[in-house]
Amino acid sequence: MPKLESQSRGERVPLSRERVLRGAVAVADAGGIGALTMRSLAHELGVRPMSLYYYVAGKAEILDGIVDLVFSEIDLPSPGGDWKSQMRRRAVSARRALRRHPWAIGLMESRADPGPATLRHHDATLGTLRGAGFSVAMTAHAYALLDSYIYGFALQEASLPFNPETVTEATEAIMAQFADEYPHLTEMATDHILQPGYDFGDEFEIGLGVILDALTRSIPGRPQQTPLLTAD
Amino acid sequence: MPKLESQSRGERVPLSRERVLRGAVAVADAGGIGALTMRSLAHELGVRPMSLYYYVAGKAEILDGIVDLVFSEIDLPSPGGDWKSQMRRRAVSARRALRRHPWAIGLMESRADPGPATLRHHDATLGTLRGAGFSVAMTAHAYALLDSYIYGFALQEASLPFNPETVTEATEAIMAQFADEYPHLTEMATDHILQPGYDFGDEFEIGLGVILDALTRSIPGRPQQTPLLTAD
DNA sequence: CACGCTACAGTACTAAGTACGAAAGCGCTA
DNA sequence: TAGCGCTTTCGTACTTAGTACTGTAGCGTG
Repeated sequence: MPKLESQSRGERVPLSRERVLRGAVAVADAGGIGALTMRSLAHELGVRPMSLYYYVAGKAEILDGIVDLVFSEIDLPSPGGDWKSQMRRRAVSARRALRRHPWAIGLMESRADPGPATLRHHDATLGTLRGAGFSVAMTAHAYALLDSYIYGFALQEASLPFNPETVTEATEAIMAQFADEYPHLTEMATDHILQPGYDFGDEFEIGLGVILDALTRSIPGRPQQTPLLTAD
Repeated sequence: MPKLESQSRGERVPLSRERVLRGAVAVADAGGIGALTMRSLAHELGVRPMSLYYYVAGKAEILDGIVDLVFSEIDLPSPGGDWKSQMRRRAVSARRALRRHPWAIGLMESRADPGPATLRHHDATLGTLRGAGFSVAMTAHAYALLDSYIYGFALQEASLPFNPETVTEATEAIMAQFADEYPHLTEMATDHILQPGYDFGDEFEIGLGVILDALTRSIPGRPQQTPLLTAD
């Protein structure tokens, strides 16, 4: 049980909402969201379970809080710069945050009320797109598209059993059995995914580039090729 | 408590793995994944909790099973047809399934082992893309991009508090307070999202169109504009 | 020195997953 | 018909988790 001992020695840091939430993130990172219980969190912080309730109303508030903490780790785009590189930076940063904290992805579905970091993040992103000349409607389209891609990619990455090393041997044997039933899955696995240099994570920037380039076509004032998105 | 009484009258349908899983989907659809407990499921099926364990090893197996059930509701693309319309149909169908069963989105992250419907689905999709002339690498790129978009969109749709009606009044008041702190969020809300005809769900086909068009550019044999994806 | 506020903790209740083993139903044969 | 054994269902009880309610230690202030 190599649980992280957050505090070093004698002088006990007093509890705080901050420490509770950061502790919760640490526990979830270490053992998944299932390992985050009021008891395990209390133990992590060196206190008894009921002490947590002085700082948070209940577990639900902790879940809301740590989702917002994850959002706070994402680089905010700045409205000044080139929108494309700003969006790329934001996307890469968001995906990294969600890879560090995969449990956050599933939480976002169930948690309804956004925290301040979440709101700030959305506001900065919208502001960057609007500032770049996207109409309100186009901004909505672009944002929905980008965030769908980011979250969806993170979701897939989290569910994929592909630790580049772990799986290679295990999967190969299993795949052999299904070769005739799932020929294309088998082809993809043996000819591509199980190849030496393959890393699913590399797909992220590829797809992101496709999306950003496609969005470029729809921005006003840039007479590109056929506009894929007609402002409605 | 208008719980569905699955069986009508006297003759009791015997339990089965099938009935257990379908009952689990019904409970989760009705009350969210949190409402799905071995006890609530047993009640739904008119049996005692421990009876379920004759058909499934535990709750984890139920969760795996219902995720696979959701996959089975998605239209399989057929390798014969036009890849673009096949992919569109699959995507629309998948998003519908995930909107019917929003709890499934978060589950996919934690459930590692895919069921037969899931595998069949992936195989058919890969087959359709390969059959349309995509290289193995391009197929991987396209699939990652499409599925990321689909799952991510479903995830956002599930977490959005936007029931077109419910929110309008409630949000407007709250938004007013944050107007200066989150100006762009406010603009988006008041000028777009809260407008009469707005439905976030409509964004799906827009983004899907962008992605499919962008992918078109990268298919061999179609000398389109600048290839956004270079086969690697 | 007592009052009272802040911070933390103990006890205990409820809900949920499920191990273990018993019992009920049922078809079959002797 | 009685008995056997397999299939299916269930009762009891143990464990873990969230948390309501209450208690108490520490400490600053009048």
